[in-house]
Amino acid sequence: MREIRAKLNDIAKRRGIFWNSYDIYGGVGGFYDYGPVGSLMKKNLLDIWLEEFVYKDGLFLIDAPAIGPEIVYRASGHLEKFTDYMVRCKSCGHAFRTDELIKDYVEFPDALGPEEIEKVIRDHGIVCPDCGGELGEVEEFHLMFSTRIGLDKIGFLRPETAQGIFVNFPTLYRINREKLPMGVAQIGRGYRNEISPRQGVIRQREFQMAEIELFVDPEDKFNEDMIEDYPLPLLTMNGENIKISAKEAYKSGLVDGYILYYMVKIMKFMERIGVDTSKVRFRQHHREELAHYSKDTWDCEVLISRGWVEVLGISYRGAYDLEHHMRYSGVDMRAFRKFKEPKKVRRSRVIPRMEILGPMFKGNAMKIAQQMEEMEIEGEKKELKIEVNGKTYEVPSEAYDVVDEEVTLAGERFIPHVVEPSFGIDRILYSILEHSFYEREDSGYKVLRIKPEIAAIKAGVFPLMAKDGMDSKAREIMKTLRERGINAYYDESGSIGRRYARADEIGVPFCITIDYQTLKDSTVTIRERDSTEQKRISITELPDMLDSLIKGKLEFSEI
RNA sequence: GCAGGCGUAGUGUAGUCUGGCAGCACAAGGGCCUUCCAAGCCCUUAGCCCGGGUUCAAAUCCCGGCGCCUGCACCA
Repeated sequence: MREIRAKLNDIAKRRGIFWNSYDIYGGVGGFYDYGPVGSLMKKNLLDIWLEEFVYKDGLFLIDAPAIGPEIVYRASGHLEKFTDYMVRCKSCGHAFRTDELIKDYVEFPDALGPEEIEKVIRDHGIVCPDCGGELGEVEEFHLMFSTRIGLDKIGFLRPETAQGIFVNFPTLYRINREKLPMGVAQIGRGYRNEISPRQGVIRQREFQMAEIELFVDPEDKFNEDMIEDYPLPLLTMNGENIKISAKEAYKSGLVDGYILYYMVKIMKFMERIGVDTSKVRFRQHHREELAHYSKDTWDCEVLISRGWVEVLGISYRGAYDLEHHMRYSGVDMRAFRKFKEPKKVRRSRVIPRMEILGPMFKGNAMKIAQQMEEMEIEGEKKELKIEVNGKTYEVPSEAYDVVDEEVTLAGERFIPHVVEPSFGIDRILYSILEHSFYEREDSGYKVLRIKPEIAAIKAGVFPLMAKDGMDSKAREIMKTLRERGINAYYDESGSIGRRYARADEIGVPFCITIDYQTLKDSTVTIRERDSTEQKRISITELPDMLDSLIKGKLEFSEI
């Protein structure tokens, strides 16, 4: 199994798919460059992603910055959850997460700062669980890269692109003319300062993401017709491996409707881009491994040489993110849901008496009054506790009146729920590479059997020999193809077989060869990568035919 | 981050123990030959991970760093 990785890495570096970054300085772990071939493959993959997930479903696409101010990641919960406190044993050197060490002594280990944690360790005489040695100082470890915005503002590099969408919800909701469901996609890089990223392109510190946030009204009934009948390989929370049709999975309530909708789309996407769908499954997260924002998550895993690897996740994030941004920013992140019939409601409304509040709270009076107006008072008037900017103010009962009134409500406000399919593009591309790699049985030559749509270069144009005008004819044909928008290249070096082999290694699906017959009757041979079969066609029909072959509208066997 | 192993042309490796001109194969570039799947012949390019130390002399020994692999821990 490691062999395929070694062979692939060899081709990747030699032929320009990817390699470890900053090579001349010894390389830096967790960072990879895509070369001339790999970049085009990734670009083609992202184009198909856009087509399948954005254009076909009419989603929005946005492009937000990678750097965000501290408050955004405080609100999202990443700052807290992505920071671990660790201690290292002074004698054996093993590292431990402090929350694990102190959880038996403290009720909320996550709530403590480094000094408090150290105190707990000292007070309870906690020692190294492995060797009993003395523990060192508490160290903080951030999984987020931090930087500086301007002179002294702290900024973080996004660990996911999602927050760039959430913070824009009110604007996007308006642009969508206040309708749900609303899907917003974003393609961008995410950054995580992994402690030891040692799985090649599978675990990078800077990686390509493509994410969708689907905002839905949790009270809307899911439209069952959206789910196509498609067999899905599921690995449930209980460890059960089942093959179940999407419709059945919906009826049994095993998986949320929207998540199922995406599962089916993802299976078809995998098929189109050339991931072996017999090596794909959806694995449900256990409750304890759910991310801090998620209620239910299904990972899409692909079987490669390293075992089952998560290439994307579909999370049910509920109202978590919008709720938090609403609380931290004070901006209303809610959507409006109209009642079928307007409702008449009796309610008691608070009317603040500004002449009392004004002198009492000065500049904060307006904000306090605003909050009071949203409160429901039942029974006796009493002192109110109002929180503004993190401070609590006590408002005496004489500072407001309560009026009973009957109002007609057209609808209500609510925080939309979010379903998030989040794609790790690098991992998907790597899966494609592993699944399409093979060695020819007779010769042992290496071939990347990647889909023509994904292939970086679509056609090689070779003169049988670089003489007698075959070379200039070949250059001419290459130029025609390039002008037609087909990425072609010319190669005259070495024997024809060698050139085919070079093309096979980077997955060039079609090779055009110009021979002596071409000079007589203007026909060329076209060779298909996987079968190595050749057919003879006229130069005039070549560009159209190649275009159809690449787009999958024409099979090579049909020529 | 810890422990162990490893790091030599683009790639794969020999040489390291026992310090003394860095070698081989493939790939790549040029030429000859060649009428369709890495053929052959000639030529060429190109390397000791980085830094320090020991030594007359370091790829080789020592120290530090970086990177890769395996395990632990961490992570999805």
